Amino acid sequence: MSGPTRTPTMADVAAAAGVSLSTASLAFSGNKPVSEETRDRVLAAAGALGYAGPNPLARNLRRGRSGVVGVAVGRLSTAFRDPAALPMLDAVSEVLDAAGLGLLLMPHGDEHAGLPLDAVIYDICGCETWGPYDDLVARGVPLVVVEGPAWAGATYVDVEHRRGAADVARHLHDLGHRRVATLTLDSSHPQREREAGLREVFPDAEVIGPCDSDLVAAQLAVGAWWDRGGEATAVVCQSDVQAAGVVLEARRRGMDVPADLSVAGFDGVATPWLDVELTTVVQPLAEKGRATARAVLSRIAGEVADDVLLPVRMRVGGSTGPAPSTV
Amino acid sequence: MSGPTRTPTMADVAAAAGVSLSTASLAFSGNKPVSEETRDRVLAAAGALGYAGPNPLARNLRRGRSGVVGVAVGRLSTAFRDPAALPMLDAVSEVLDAAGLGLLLMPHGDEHAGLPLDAVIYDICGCETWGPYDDLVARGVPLVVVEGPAWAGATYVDVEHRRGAADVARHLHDLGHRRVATLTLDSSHPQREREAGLREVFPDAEVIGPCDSDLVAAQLAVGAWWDRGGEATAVVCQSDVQAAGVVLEARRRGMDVPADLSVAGFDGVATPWLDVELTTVVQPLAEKGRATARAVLSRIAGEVADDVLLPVRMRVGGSTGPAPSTV
DNA sequence: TTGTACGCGTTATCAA
DNA sequence: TTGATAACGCGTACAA
Repeated sequence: MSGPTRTPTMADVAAAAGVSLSTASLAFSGNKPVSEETRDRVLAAAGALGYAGPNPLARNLRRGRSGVVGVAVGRLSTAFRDPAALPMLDAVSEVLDAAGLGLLLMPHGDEHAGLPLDAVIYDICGCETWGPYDDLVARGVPLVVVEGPAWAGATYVDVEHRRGAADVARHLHDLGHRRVATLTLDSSHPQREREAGLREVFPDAEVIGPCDSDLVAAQLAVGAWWDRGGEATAVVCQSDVQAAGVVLEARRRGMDVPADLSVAGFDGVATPWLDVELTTVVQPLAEKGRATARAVLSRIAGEVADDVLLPVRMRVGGSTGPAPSTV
Repeated sequence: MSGPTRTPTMADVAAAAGVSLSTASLAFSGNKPVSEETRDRVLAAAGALGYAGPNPLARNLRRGRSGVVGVAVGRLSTAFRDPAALPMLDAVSEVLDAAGLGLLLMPHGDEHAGLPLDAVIYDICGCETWGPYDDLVARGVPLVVVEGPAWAGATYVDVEHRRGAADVARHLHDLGHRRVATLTLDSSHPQREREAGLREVFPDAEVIGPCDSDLVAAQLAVGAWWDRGGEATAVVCQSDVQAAGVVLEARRRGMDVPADLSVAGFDGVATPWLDVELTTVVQPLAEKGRATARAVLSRIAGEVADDVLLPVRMRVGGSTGPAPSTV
């Protein structure tokens, strides 16, 4: 019948409906009133031609927006393995979706140059330098940094790491602990803040060593430390996953938690496979996500967005108890 | 000094460099030869003006591509909680990144209309209907379905669910089990296939009930079943997470695994917090991701992509053993 | 090797 | 309420 049919454009629809291009556009966008009858004609023509609506690429060029927000995470498999990351990103996504924005993953290592992003969320603790940064600045793409390094021009969303860590430290001190060791993360803003909080109470706390927020990694790290003679009545961890690893390894070595060893975590995520509730610092993860998304929306709208500092709350569980009489 | 400076365009750069627009374009893209000296002049002018390179929005309109691939997952917090999802998406992302494509999350419920996507990956088992489907078809956006419903025009990536389930069933039968129950997922393609595999060997296997791939959900489901008198010498689960829940709940009730109860999982993911290695069906998760990404690239290139069926391998662990003499 | 001119498919401004 | 026309910023035949 017909020739090699190109995919129809709005101009085709307008022609078929016997209206002008601009009228057709208004019929679809509703940005200005169009008579009922005209709109029906346009939509009917669209249906007949199999027109699927305005081409997003062209619309984006006109609007100067892509509708996409990038989120820089580390390697996906490690970023999302952290149970604290999920409620946060979930909340980000929910707020952005409601605003019609999509969330694009930017795994570390790939520069993602050439993708039009309306804004970028940087949510990788532990990396103080980041390839795409200069390019984003040059392009004027708003940047929202979560618990990250202090970069010029970015909006910050942070958590009271230091206070949370200090609360835990005081809790342990109140329980009589004097010899406290800590499992750390790689150097990063949260790690530095938390260590500072810990040292407000235990200036000489021993560092067991850095390890990923990973159960097995924590087991290995604390196990190796004990093997080389490490001693403490309490171990302060930087995540609940780490803390779970320490609990399991302590038990494997015949220690009782919390009788022989107190263990504290961070985050306040669920560890249903552990039969003891961890003493931890509960972060408002969903609110962190919402605050981040709100900052993104403000920045995209061209407003100035205030930095955010979110409160934490210590939750005392069964993984900490009075210090044993002898070490 | 200068007025309200717009962000510079390539035309500004060309003018500043004293060359034509097309020459400037070539200097940036390198699609046709440009004399060394001219290119230097162009790049110098770009630097002087603070030009950050061709506008991706305009480039996309020209090319008819957005460089973005959508991936439909369920709610993020549940989709990524499944440890089997991560290695898969990680591999997808790796291959797509290498091709210069970004990955956009499409949580369920949001239609993401108006976002220009070059292709979409559908990776939600359990949903047989999906809002955006019609729109994607109308737009001619390639669709790659992972373990999902059979939709017209889509490319499929699937796993030998049925064979894996049958292998586990035969393994249990060989161990003498005759009374086998199964914890299921919500009705979905994988669930139906696996149940069929199970019933090849145990036609009368009792269904404990559907539950999410979640540790606590599995504990509750199997616990309730036992409470109402359920009996079996082996429980076949649809994920390792479910299986871990069954193991923990069995122990909580004083049963020994595998002496009193054999438990089998699916996926082949790590469960380091469990002190027994699960008998399970190992999926090639990374390969599933790569195959999916390859299918996406083929479809974007306009080629026909063959459907893919990935092999599985049963791994016998310590969670299954000979059936106890009496039930 | 460089320049000219047009088109990609919309939305927005302005007049009618 | 509708229509003509100009951007949006860039690629790319085609000509020089």
